Amino acid sequence: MSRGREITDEPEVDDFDFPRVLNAVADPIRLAIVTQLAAAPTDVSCGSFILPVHPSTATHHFTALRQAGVIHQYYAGTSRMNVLRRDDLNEAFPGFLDSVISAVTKVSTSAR
Amino acid sequence: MSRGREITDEPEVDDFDFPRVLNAVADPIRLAIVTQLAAAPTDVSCGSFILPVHPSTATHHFTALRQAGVIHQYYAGTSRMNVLRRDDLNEAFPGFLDSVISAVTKVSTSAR
DNA sequence: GCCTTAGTTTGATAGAAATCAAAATAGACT
DNA sequence: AGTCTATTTTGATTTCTATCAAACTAAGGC
Repeated sequence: MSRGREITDEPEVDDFDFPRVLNAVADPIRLAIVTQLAAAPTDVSCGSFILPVHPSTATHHFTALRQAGVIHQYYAGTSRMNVLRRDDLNEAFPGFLDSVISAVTKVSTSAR
Repeated sequence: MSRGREITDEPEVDDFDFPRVLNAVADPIRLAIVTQLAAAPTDVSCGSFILPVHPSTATHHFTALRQAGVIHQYYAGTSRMNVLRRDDLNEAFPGFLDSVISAVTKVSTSAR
């Protein structure tokens, strides 16, 4: 019966909750996930992220991002792949994601 | 000597830290402060905000926003006035504040 | 000078969130 | 079938954060 590999807790665009999205992105680990995802040319597996936390902790952060609607996840074999929901976020909160990404990116770029 | 009424912990634009700003704005009470401040035609005293928390709790939230660089505060008699640092935020993180304000405002506007 | 108003400071408390470790699950490979 | 790899689940712990209450500070007005 239950295969347990379906992911069904991703909200639809109409149900996006801005405070929740804000909260999801505000955590440094999760912000790193978003940033690395935004910079990647392809979908990224959970294990491919460079994160300073235990895998089980990372899972919680991925869950927070997914349930807020920031990322989409799907299985590919034993790996769980991650995709930024750029279009959906832009539709719900125009300009927000872009400003966040550019704000984070700027730091490492302008050596000041 | 010490008058104790000077506010000296407001960061300069160059010292703005994006994760910190994000974190400051991510709290629902603080987001309400930012929203109400953005909508107000003039500077607003701490006591004029409509917040569901004790004044001493509000003080902590104002402090978090101020130290992150989101608001500027100054004394006017017994009142402490608040100002959104729109220009500074826009200089440091272009588009961020605007997208946040419009994202929050949209909710109450479009009755769906 | 005293009382009022506005807000802050200082504790103390409670609830939420992040963290890790260990065990469990599931597909891929041999 | 058995093993390896990738990730999740569960449980325990700890660290943060928000919160309120009470006492304190300072300016304004009488």
